[in-house]
Amino acid sequence: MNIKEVSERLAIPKETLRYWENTGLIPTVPRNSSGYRDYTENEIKWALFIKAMRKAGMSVESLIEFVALFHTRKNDRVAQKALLQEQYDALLQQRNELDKTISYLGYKLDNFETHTIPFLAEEDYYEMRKEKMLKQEPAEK
Amino acid sequence: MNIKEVSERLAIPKETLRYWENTGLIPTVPRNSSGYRDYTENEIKWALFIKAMRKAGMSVESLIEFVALFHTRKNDRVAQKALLQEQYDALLQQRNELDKTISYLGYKLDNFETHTIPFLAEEDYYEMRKEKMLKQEPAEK
DNA sequence: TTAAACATTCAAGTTCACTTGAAGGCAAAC
DNA sequence: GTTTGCCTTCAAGTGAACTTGAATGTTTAA
Repeated sequence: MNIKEVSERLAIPKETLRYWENTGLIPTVPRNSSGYRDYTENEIKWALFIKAMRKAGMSVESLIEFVALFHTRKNDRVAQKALLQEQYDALLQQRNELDKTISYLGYKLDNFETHTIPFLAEEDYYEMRKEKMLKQEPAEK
Repeated sequence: MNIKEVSERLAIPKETLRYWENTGLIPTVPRNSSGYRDYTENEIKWALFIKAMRKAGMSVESLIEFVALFHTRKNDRVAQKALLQEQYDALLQQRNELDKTISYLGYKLDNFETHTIPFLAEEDYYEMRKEKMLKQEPAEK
């Protein structure tokens, strides 16, 4: 599959696909007789994965590290799974942070009428946390 | 309170506090007789709020807009609340996206042993979505 | 009273993650 | 057979969000 098709199917700019390949986020894509990229399922899968992780806020740098390590562990499925688990845990951590902010804003919203300007007090933040005490749901898989 | 204390209490670099003030993320901080910043509760609250929203992924640009609009609505609590609600909804939307990726990776992790390399297939993504069909929880406040 | 440790502004520099431009080769269409 | 549109590499440019540097002023401690 050439770069245009891949770009359209995955909704990733061609330029970004090339950039990701150059920086090691995606394995080197095989070229056809005229030197054009000819994507296989493998590279497409990686592109999809990278897209998802980037959208979730993972930095390019840490993804490069992950991909490199993952490839050096080609014959160690256990190690690979551990690496994947690490990424997963990082996402859960991020959701925890996000949930805290959501609760914070939700609290301010619920009590908006009864509050005086200015609407955001440091005390409110602690007050909110006392009330809902970080209902740390273990984040279903 | 001077900039050093605020910086330490909120864990925000002094330079960033000045930058946020210059770009309109934080109201202009009053100065003492020698021109030094003397923070009041108001600016500290805003800094806390901005910190939380930045951490949640809100862009500086959209926060500048929000802050400006919020201030022009000083006497319209209803409009202010609506603005706040907008920010809240954006956070919920972000959590939805994050949850999708978490489910995606969680699925890959659960089925890791039974999968052949490479581990991420486009089909898997759809398969996963069929299975758990976007359990669109309305995100409790 | 002078050095250290703060503060100020404003401009310039840095980092990240792309994005664009230049120069050129290949391929299908007229 | 040449124009049109796609592809290639590599270097340079961009935008966002800070971060650092330079020049200068003020407060505190020795």
